[in-house]
Amino acid sequence: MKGALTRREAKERTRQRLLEAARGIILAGGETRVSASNVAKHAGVAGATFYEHFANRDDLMVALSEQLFDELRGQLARQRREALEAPNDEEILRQEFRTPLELIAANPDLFRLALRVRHHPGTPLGESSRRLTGNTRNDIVAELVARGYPAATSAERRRLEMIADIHIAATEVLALGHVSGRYPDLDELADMLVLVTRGTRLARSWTDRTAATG
Amino acid sequence: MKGALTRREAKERTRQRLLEAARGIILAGGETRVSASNVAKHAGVAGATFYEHFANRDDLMVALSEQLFDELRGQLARQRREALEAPNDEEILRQEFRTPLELIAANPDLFRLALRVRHHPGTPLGESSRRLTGNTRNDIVAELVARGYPAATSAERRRLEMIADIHIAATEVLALGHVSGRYPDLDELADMLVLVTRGTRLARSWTDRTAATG
DNA sequence: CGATTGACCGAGAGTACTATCGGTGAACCG
DNA sequence: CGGTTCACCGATAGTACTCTCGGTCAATCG
Repeated sequence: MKGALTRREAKERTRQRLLEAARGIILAGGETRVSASNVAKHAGVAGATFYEHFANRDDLMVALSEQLFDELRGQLARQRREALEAPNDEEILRQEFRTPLELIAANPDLFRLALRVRHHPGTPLGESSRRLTGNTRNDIVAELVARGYPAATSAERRRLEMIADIHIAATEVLALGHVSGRYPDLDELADMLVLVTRGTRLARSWTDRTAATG
Repeated sequence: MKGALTRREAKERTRQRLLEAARGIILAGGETRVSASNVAKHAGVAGATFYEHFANRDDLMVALSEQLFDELRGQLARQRREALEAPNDEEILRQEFRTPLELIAANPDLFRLALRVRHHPGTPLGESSRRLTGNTRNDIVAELVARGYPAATSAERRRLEMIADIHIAATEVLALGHVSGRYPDLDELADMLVLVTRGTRLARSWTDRTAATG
C-alpha cells in the first residue's frame, strides 16, 4: 500500500511534483525561470517527462494558476460570508478588513505574485489574479447594496464599483506596506480602512447628476 | 547641414532609433519581446550594431526606463506644485486629483506599463516605476503636513504615509477603470477621490495610541 | 589628398529552451 | 507466467537569442 504505487498514483505524484516545483520557482519571483526544462530539473525528472504531463509551458501555467489562487479565493469568500452574518456595526466592518489583511500577511509571496501578474494580459496567471479581484469586487458591491447603497440606475451601480475598487486598492496597498515591513500593525491598518469607508459612504447620498458637477 | 550628418550625430540618431523601437515594443505590451536582436530589427539596423550603443539588454532597459518615466514624473511634480500655490479650498483639492487623472488618461500605455512592472524587483523598469510612486508619496506627505496634519512622532508620520498610499492607490485604480472604459467621467472620479480624503482626514485627530485599539 | 578612425555590418560560436522520437523496464492484465 | 501497456528517459532537431570578431567604407583629420 505504501511502497507499491499503482501506475496512476505514481503518475499523479509526478505531476504534483512538477506543479510544486513550478510553484516554488514562481513564488520565489522567478516567473521567467518557469521553463519546461527548468521545472523538470527542479522536480527531479527528465525534460521529456514534462510533456507526458503537460502539453507545453502554458498548459502548466493554466493548471498552476488555478491551484495558486483558488484556495485564496475560497478563503476570502468564506470569511466574507461569515462576516456578513454578524450584525452591522462598526466593529464588524473593521473585522471585514482585518481578515483579508491577515490572509495576505499569512501569504506574502502569493500576494506579491498576484500583484506582479495582475496587469499581464493574456497570461493564465494574470487571468487568475484578475478573476480573484473581480470576485472580491462583486462581493463588496453586493454587500454595499445590502447595506442600503442605491443601485437602481447604471450610474449608481458604477459608483458602487468605484467604491469597491477603492476599498480593494486601499486594502492592498496597506497590506503591501505591511508585508514590506513599513506598516507592522494590522489593527492600525484596519482602522485606517474603516476611515476610508467613512469617506466613500458619503457617495451614498449623491443625487444622480451624470457629469453635472462643474 | 541636413543630408550630411557628422559621425557623432549619426550615431546619436541610431541610438535614438533603437530606443524608440524598444519603446514602441514595450508600450505595446511586449516586454518579453524586447531583445537585442528584435529591437535592432525594428530599428532597421544589424544585430551587431545594437552592441555599439548598449552593453547588453539591461543597459538598454536602464536608459529606456529613465526616458519613459522621467517626463511623466516631471509633469506630475509641476502640476502638484502649481496646485499648491492656489488657496486651500475644496475645488483646489478636486483639481489636485483631476490633473493626475488627466495625465494618466492622456498616456494610457505608459500608465499600464507602470502598473505592469511596478512589482518586478530587480528590473530597471520596476525601479523607475517605484521611484515615480515614491516621489508622489513624498509630495503628498509634504502637502498633508502643510495642511496641518501632525507629523511629530514616527507613528504620525507613518500614518501620513498610509494616507498618501491610499490616495495614490485610489487614484490609480479609478484611473485604470477610466482607461479600461468602465469609468468614462473624470469629474466623477475626482469627486469620489475627494470623498476618500474626507475619510482619511479623520485620522488627523487620532491620538497617538500605538496599537492600543483593541 | 592620403591616412586614420569608427559606425555599421555579416557571419558565427555559444547558450538555453521547446518539443519529439524511439527505447527501456516495471506495472498491469489475461 | 507471458504479452502488453505506459511512465519515464536520453538523445536530438529546431528555434531564438546573446555577444564577438573581422571586414567595409564614408567621415574625419593632418
